[in-house]
Amino acid sequence: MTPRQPQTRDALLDAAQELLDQGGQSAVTLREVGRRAGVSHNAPYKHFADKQALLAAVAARELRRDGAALAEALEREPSPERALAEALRGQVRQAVAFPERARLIYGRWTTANATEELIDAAHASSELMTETVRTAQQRGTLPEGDPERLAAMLRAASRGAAELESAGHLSPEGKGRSDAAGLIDDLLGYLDPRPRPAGD
Amino acid sequence: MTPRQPQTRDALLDAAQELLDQGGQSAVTLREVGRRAGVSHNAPYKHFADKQALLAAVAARELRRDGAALAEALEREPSPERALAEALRGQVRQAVAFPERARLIYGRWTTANATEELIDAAHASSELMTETVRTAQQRGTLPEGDPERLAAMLRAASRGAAELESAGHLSPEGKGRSDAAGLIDDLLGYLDPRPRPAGD
DNA sequence: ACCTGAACACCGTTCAAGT
DNA sequence: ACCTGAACACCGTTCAAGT
Repeated sequence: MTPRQPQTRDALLDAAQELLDQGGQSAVTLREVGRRAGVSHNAPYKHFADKQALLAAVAARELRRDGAALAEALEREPSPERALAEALRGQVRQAVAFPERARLIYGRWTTANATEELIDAAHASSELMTETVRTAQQRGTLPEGDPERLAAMLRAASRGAAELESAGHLSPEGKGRSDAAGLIDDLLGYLDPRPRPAGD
Repeated sequence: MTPRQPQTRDALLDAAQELLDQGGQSAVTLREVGRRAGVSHNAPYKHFADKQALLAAVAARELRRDGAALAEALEREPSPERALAEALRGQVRQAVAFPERARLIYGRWTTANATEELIDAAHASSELMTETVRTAQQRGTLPEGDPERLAAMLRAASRGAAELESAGHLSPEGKGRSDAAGLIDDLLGYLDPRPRPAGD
């Protein structure tokens, strides 16, 4: 596990992510992963305990990406509520663009695939989000209440909206034309006690 | 397909649902389904086009169950907002109790498994929900805005919350002790312009 | 109209063996 | 320390055949 020369390991990860994006978890076969990385169907076992561990590594990569996006938004945007909105919108956009990666991140982690790097990445991302919510509450742009719960609610809504859209359950034809990012904007609008500024 | 003697068909559906609940979609093997229904590993193909179609039939059953639950809540509860809260709470509870059924319902429907019965069940359930939201808006217990979008947002939040909880991503230990049903209660509380009645 | 049994091309995983 | 090839027990699906 975790060999010193990470060339093969990275190639395996890239191949796995590509297959995941194209056809979901069932399309990630260790045989095809090996084939694309230019090794035998069996080489992945020298870098990952099993298929679950390989997928967990892909998930951890993606989670760190999400966390970094929020951190970046916080530096770029002057107000925490705008940074939060920006980050949530970005998360939803990313989840709709790569739905299988999102399912991996938010799916069940068995003891088998809950590696330390995955748990750490999830914890860091969740902490930063809660902290941002707390700051926005202090500024009066989010309603009062436990910031951890409010952050969890926002994560749940974002995750659900992205999943509904990418599964095609958001009726794009009706007059209530809705996309996932729009639903999150609606939600933030309902939550902000102040009138929303026009134009975005 | 859809034979006149539904004994085997029902037995196959029951077996598939049981396997789904126990181990997810990958645990639903046609061979084991046949074994439990007392037929050959091949008999399912006389009742369903393929594995996807079998799972779609399980999903349709569950969707009709959800729709019926909302209809029942509407008859039992005097106010639409209470019926809505009741139905959402029930949906979340059901989704947490049987997470794999929920994933089936809200997952992607390929052209292969999007049978008419599945689409109809989804449409009916969604219509009833939108109608209930509209009524609550007229009574002033939900904020204004397109009822279809608001209904979609509530569905997204419920779905996301249930998924987060059943995947174990709702940190049950911290002080922000949150469960999916609680998050939905929080959300409805934020949305109701009136002060919430104490006690439930 | 429904079911069976053999067969095909795939899997994940294990193991002995190579460098 | 990393990789290969054969092998095992599974899959979904197809097909010819039975009643």
